[in-house]
Amino acid sequence: MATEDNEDAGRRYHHGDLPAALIRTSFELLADNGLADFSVAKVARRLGISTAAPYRHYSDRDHLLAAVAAAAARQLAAAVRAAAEGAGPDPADRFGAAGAAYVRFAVSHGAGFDVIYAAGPRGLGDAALAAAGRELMDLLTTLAEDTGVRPKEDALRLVGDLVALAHGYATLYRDGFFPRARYSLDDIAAHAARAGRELAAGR
Amino acid sequence: MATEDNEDAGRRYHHGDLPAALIRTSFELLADNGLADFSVAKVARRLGISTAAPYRHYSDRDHLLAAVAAAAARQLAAAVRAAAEGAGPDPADRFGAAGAAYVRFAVSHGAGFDVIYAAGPRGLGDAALAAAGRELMDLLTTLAEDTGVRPKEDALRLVGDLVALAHGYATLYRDGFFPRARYSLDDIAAHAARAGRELAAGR
DNA sequence: GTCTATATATTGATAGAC
DNA sequence: GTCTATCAATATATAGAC
Repeated sequence: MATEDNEDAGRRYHHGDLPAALIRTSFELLADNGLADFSVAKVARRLGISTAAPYRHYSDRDHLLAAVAAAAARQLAAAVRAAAEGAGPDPADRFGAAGAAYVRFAVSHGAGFDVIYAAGPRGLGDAALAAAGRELMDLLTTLAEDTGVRPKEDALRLVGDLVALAHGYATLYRDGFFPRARYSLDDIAAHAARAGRELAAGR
Repeated sequence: MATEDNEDAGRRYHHGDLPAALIRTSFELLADNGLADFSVAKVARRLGISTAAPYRHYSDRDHLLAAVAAAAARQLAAAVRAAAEGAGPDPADRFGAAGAAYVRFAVSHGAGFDVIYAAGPRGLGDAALAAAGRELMDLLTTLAEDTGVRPKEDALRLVGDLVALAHGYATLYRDGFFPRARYSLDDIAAHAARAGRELAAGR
């Protein structure tokens, strides 16, 4: 008889792995309402646990967000890598595809560089978060260098351009600046891909 | 003997034009802390008035923000227009300068499209705000068309690219993604100008 | 038109029972 | 490890005195 056998209808007591569940549910909350609306209390309510329970596993809000941010950075890097690999052999196409992948991820998960580099969590000096962020930036830098841009300083500028472009498209889309009635997520991802490709090709 | 003759040391009672002072002080608060940290109570405290006073002039938080957003849109349009005019005869240079002006304004005032097109205030259907936002977009569209991009649909795509790029640079800079130690506001404004110029020239 | 005082909600976080 | 109960902040907004 497992611990899950209780027929209490929505009132669960046991969660097997609450730390992991907190990360998952935090992601859901970010996807629905964005970082501005994030709160530990909401996460707890969504999980059906008390508002005190999360603090047994994450000492405060920023530590929870740091764990969420590190997971987001890893997933985002994987999505960018997969998009670049699936975009064919042209380095500019691959670079543009990376931008589109960022837009898709940031819009659908509500978590982009604003979450990954948020001031509060970053101030904690979490090593896992720092490493995940660095890995993501290294990946983008490699994709920029593959387009043939030299010297390294110019490649970094190109990365900055792509990040700004994709982040801008993603946040403005989430905020409703690009009307949902006229633009689908596919549309703005395609915009970001095209513009990123042009930036890479225009050097 | 003017009403200002009272020596109550910081305890003022009279403000001549409180509605205007509320807008001014809201701007200061946005510049310091950004939209996420904005509150009617903080504005009131900064002005040295009670937290109830603002509600005599703006029925709620969103109506105050709508007035602030309309003023921001007008000032931003003026800044963009001035930057474009001061950028010389080349339409691509002028277009890039418009992006740089957006970055400077959004960073130093904490108010860009996120404030101007924020969901709450926009839901009010304020005519002045809608007109100010439209004027700003028309200005950017004209600058895009001046670069020779056709048809109109392509010009609108170019505007979307510039807005996303500039907004991304501005918000990421404010959020600390581009380290202040290595990038000045002038640096990222220059980045936005160059990238905007490249986007315009690359068509 | 501005103030004081208040009602109500939400949050982050803690103490102590179980 | 989770809960109940609670505190201190802070916010939006309103009522009524002046």
